[in-house]
Amino acid sequence: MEYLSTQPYKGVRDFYPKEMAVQRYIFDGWAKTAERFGYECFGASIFEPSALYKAKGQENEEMVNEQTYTFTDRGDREVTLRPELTPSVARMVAGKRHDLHFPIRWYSIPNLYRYERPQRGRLREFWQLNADVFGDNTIACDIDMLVYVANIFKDFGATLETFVIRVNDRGFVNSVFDSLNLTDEQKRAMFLLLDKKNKITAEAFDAEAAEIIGASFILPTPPADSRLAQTVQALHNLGLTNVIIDPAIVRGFNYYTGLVFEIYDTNPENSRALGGGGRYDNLTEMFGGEPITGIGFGMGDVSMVNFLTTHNLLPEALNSAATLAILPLQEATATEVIALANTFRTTGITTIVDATDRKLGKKLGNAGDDGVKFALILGSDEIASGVYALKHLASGEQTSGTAEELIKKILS
RNA sequence: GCGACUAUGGUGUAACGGUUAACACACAGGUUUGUGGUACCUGUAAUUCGGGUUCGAUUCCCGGUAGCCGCCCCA
Repeated sequence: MEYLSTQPYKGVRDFYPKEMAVQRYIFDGWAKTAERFGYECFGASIFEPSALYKAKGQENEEMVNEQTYTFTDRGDREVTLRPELTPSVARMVAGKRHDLHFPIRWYSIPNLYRYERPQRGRLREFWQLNADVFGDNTIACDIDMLVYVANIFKDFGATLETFVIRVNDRGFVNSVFDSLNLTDEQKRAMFLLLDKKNKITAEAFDAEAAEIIGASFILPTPPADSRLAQTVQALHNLGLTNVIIDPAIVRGFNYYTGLVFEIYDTNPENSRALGGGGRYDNLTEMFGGEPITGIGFGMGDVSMVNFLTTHNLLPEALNSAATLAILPLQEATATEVIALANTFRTTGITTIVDATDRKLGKKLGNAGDDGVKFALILGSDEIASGVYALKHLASGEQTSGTAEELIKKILS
């Protein structure tokens, strides 16, 4: 017969315990910082009606058709595996708008699906930290969001030299375009051009800009009393000197209307943005009702792993190995073995049993290699006397005592 | 969707248009059936798939697939 491949599906990852430990470390870190800043955890299904993503015009429709996993279910419903969380959040907030006390702060760590060509920092299934504040459009809220973002990195041990937060104000850029009397078409082209400004030469930028607006283009610096300048000043006052204004940050042409920002690794090896977000006027527009303002942010797990690895910020001892391995000899009955294991487990000590008939030496070796701290060899002598030998696998030192004495030793 | 590069045991590598595809690590077993991570022995296990050229292809050519990188896009 023809055997199946052990490869995972294109663009997705298997998480063996070793990788899972890394992922959990990152998710735990994300959750801790979010909750310290007052964000509440929420969740939603990966299934959404395709209409949720197509709602806003032609471009979105094309995006859904070309870059999402979309199918028709048995009830003839068109379903899309969520490519982002924001529409789901907006749906949830709009659905409970009269039950919620604004401003609300929510976070989630969803898995998202995009039908794209995999490359560094981008896969077909990935996880993303999402954090939003709804119903608060103050400058303090903007500043707090960026302080929060910076603290996510600081909490992983990153210094301000390792990452930079580039900020801009789409409202400001829009007002500049308005003062030039640009058409919507020209604005869109200019936003696209700004978005790739950092990737092309200044000459190429000038040439393309001139082609779009029919005149040379100079983007003015936001005045000192502008909201953006004040935001950056406040962040500098708060010690976040790695926040800089960058006219090229526009986040595509989407729902953002005010502050927009992206986080970048200062190491050029990771050129893709680590995350980004911005302020929107009315995310719940498509659901009707009063506008709800807010600010949101997202960052992916793939680029986060790259960042932490590049800057050597992943703890070495990230393993989920048990603390104690009980290695019974053949004369020990299953009941005796498991009863003893449970004695240790009830005190919170992670305990495994290796009752296979492989050689004792192998079992000790494997336990040590796997990072298990202690081994207890269980034979008839021990069962009869109630006194056990406990081996510390890293040092090879062996002590003996009753279960109670050994529990104390392990826990100390 | 477009382009570059790559594809040999589980992993990392080697080799050749021609006999049985080599080595290391890992894994399993043994030397040692109650004490490991050293040593020695043994074992499992590979040329991505399809087509072409050829007496003969793992090697050369074309295509698929996959990986990786870049472009597009990145909601």
